[in-house]
Amino acid sequence: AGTSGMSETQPEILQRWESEQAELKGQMVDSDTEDWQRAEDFAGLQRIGGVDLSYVKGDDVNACASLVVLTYPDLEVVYEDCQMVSLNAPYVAGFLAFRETPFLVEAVQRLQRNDPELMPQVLLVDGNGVLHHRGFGVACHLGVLTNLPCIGVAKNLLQVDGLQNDELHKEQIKELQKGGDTFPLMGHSGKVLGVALKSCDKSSKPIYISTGHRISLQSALRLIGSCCKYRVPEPIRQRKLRNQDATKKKIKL
DNA sequence: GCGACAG
DNA sequence: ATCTTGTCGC
Repeated sequence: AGTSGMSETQPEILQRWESEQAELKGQMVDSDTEDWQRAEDFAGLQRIGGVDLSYVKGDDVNACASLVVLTYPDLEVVYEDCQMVSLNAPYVAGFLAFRETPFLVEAVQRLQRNDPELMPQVLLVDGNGVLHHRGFGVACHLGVLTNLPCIGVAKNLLQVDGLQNDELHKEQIKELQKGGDTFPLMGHSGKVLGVALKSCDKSSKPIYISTGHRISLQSALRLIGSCCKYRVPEPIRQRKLRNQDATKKKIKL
């Protein structure tokens, strides 16, 4: 037992993070909780948000946190917020939420203060939801903290519960014919953790969708499918474009 | 030593 | 995540 109350060792930090994830996981809801989620045409859905951080190569401290809100179904940007922040947690696979979530929550709170009428009814998050080592990725984490419906959208497969980016997986990808085609991601546990989605006709590489909070996988998939002009869903793509632009401008000052 | 590794 | 050049296609 160490006597150092000041500095935590790396294993101690990961252990603390794990227990925090377990605690928050108890509050996660992985099914539809809003009326619009059940409507065939998402009637009542008016605003979709996208959040993420943009990093600077060679800089472990500075990043830009951004939140973008688009109208639905027109997908026009009605709100954007970019804020430079100071990172205070490293990137560890499986613990992405501890690096990014604090700043994303702040962005949502800023919106609540300044333009509450623009609060999105669902949030798209870079990264995974329940498709995660302990079934609680960044999309679940942010969902519980903000109580907003959240969807995890990852561009790479997180190999968990027996899921692998192996030859079989690559074969399944090749069988995807056109935009909207999917195949389920079932782990060894037998549970469907998410779906691989060919998000547009042109992309050969799928995106990986999983439930974050207060939405079902079926609704999440339908929604993502309806806002993909390109491979990356429009709310996240717009967020990325604006975020990178802001990061470059601000880093030069 | 080798493979894995959301962002 | 981020860096880079050209190349191919519409």
